[in-house]
Amino acid sequence: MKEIGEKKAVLKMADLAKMAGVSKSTVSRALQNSELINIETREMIQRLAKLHNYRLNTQARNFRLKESLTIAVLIPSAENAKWQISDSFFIELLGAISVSLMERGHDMLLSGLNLHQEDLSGMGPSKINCDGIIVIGQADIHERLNLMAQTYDSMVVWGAQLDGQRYCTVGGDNLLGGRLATQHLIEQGFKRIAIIGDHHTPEALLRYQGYEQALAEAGLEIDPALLIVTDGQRDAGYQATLRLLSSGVPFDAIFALSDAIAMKAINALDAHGLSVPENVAVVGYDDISLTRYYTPSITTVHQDRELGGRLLVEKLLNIIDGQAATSSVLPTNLVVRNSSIRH
Amino acid sequence: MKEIGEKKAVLKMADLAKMAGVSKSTVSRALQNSELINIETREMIQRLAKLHNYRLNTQARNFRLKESLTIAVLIPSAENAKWQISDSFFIELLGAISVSLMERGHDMLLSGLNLHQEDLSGMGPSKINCDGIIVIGQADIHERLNLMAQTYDSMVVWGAQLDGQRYCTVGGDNLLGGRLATQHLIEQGFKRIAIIGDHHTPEALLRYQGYEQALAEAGLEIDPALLIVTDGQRDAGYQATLRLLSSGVPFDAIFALSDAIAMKAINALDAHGLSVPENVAVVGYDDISLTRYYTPSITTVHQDRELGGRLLVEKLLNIIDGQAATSSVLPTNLVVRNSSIRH
DNA sequence: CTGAAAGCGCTAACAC
DNA sequence: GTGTTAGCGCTTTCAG
Repeated sequence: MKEIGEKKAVLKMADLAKMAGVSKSTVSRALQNSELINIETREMIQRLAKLHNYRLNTQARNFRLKESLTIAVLIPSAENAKWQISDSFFIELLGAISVSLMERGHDMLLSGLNLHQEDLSGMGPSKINCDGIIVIGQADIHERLNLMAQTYDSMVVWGAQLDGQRYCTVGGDNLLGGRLATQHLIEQGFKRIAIIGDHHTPEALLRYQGYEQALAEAGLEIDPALLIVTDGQRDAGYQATLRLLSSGVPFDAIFALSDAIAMKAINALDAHGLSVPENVAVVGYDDISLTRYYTPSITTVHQDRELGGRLLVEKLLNIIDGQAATSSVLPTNLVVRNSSIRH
Repeated sequence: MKEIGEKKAVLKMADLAKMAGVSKSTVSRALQNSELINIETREMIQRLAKLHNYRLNTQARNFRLKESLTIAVLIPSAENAKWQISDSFFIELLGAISVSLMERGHDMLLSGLNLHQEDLSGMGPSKINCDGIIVIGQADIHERLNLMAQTYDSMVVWGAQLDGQRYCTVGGDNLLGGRLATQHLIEQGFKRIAIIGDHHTPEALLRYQGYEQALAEAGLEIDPALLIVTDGQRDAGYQATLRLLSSGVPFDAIFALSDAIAMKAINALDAHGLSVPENVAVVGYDDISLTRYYTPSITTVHQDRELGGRLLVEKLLNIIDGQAATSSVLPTNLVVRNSSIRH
């Protein structure tokens, strides 16, 4: 292992100490700017270090201190796929996390740990050197996470707050989001609202329940034929929409459980000669940046990833620091754009 | 620092050795499945380790071995912005890198190191513990990278191959890509082809030069007014297109230097009542996955990120391994979709 | 204020 | 085959 910037530069603290005519400990303290060391000696050593381009071996330091200043981010990949990050929402959240982490002086390790395969029972995953982990999305591993939380607490999760949950989460108000989206469509006069997505994940399930609530409140029928479940494939949203179309079930609007699905749904409708919003209205979820620039621009439920990323990091560092942290539900609102408005 | 899965589980190799009635070295070897150790002792120890849920302290191991099995990925952020990854191409490339890295047993560290600020002269960045680094995009730091390469060789870069370059790159054939895109538009009968993007980065500059070549070959005029330079903002593509429109300069097609720009350009045109491809043809660059699902689907220059990611990782690990590695230019081709075809 | 010394948990000569 | 031993480079008591 070479530290970045090092070729065979082997300058270590002992060397520096020799050059400065002091001991290792003095150098160590001086480099930490410790008050213990005479200001002159301190500056002398610091200058010397800079001059000779000395760099602290962080690996040794971290080992000694038993800390790493790195946080691992794990993305529960769907079954077989690795890093199934086709969905920009996760990416944008990742970006926000990354920024917050940097601000707090931590690095971010994107680990290949597969949370499905890894044996979490009892002790949680191994292999990684980090101070804590952030899990993005509960996918279908809520139970495993709960198990893991029994023995490992330096963990926060992006997702829904669930009954009997033992880990700390940050996430949007998915039930509300589902209601807002559906209510909006109902207000626009749509009555046959199809819903496309995978309601097997906790977040999506809540969105679906919000949809049901809104329909029930409006006295509208909940037709199971209008629920189209996507798989984890790249073009799932497209295929699902095609299935909906070929099923012959009448519908006048689609509530897509993510913007990625919404875009592909619009595309599939287009391929069938149906235009949005003229023939079918569409509402998405997440408010990823592209929704604004899509044609038509997409009505969607906003999730604040900046805030989300910041909170995830804050809570995790607090936990690591020995403090308590409670789960947060972020404010959630609807952003109305063109895809759901009949002119 | 706690290892993932550990609470206060302090089981270390010495403990295991005591329990097994052997020495630390035997345990160490057994856990590495070394042939040196009697198969029975070996299995006994392995069973014991599993039973007591022992996990190797990787930090100590890595420290001892002077390796980290992690590769840092650095993304030269534009000037002030951090992790300015609005562009999905980089994300998709990141995904490909991540997968290759995992397959090779390495983790991926997304570092907050700012390559602009970091003093690369002489020694390169410090602070990170990794076996090597992958830089995604040369942005405007070619010179710094070159400097850095003098003293640090465990580095590969996604980008263009440049004169006098001392580091190893993997990237598409940007000159060809620019030509292909432009030639295609010319073949479709367009003559006033605007070009939108930031040609201050090496890759984009080559694409621009390809554009010039194609125009020259076709005997078409190169009008500077048709070159609209974007800044690093999120909506740069949108704003740039607006500027083009309000400039009054006549144009019948746009060559966008990235798909992200292309999408926003289409959106801006749309906002002005111009539709694509009927009124204006658009060609993008990168072939990000969404181009296929955009409305209209976008003609674009394909860059193979799977292959790119794989090669980056392969070359870097080779270099770390002491072998030589040469730069690669990936095959580059045009994917024709609807945004550039008049029906 | 500064130094000497111990030791983090592991691996790998080198012995036996 | 297995054990002994010596560190990796750093931080930090504990003594001066």
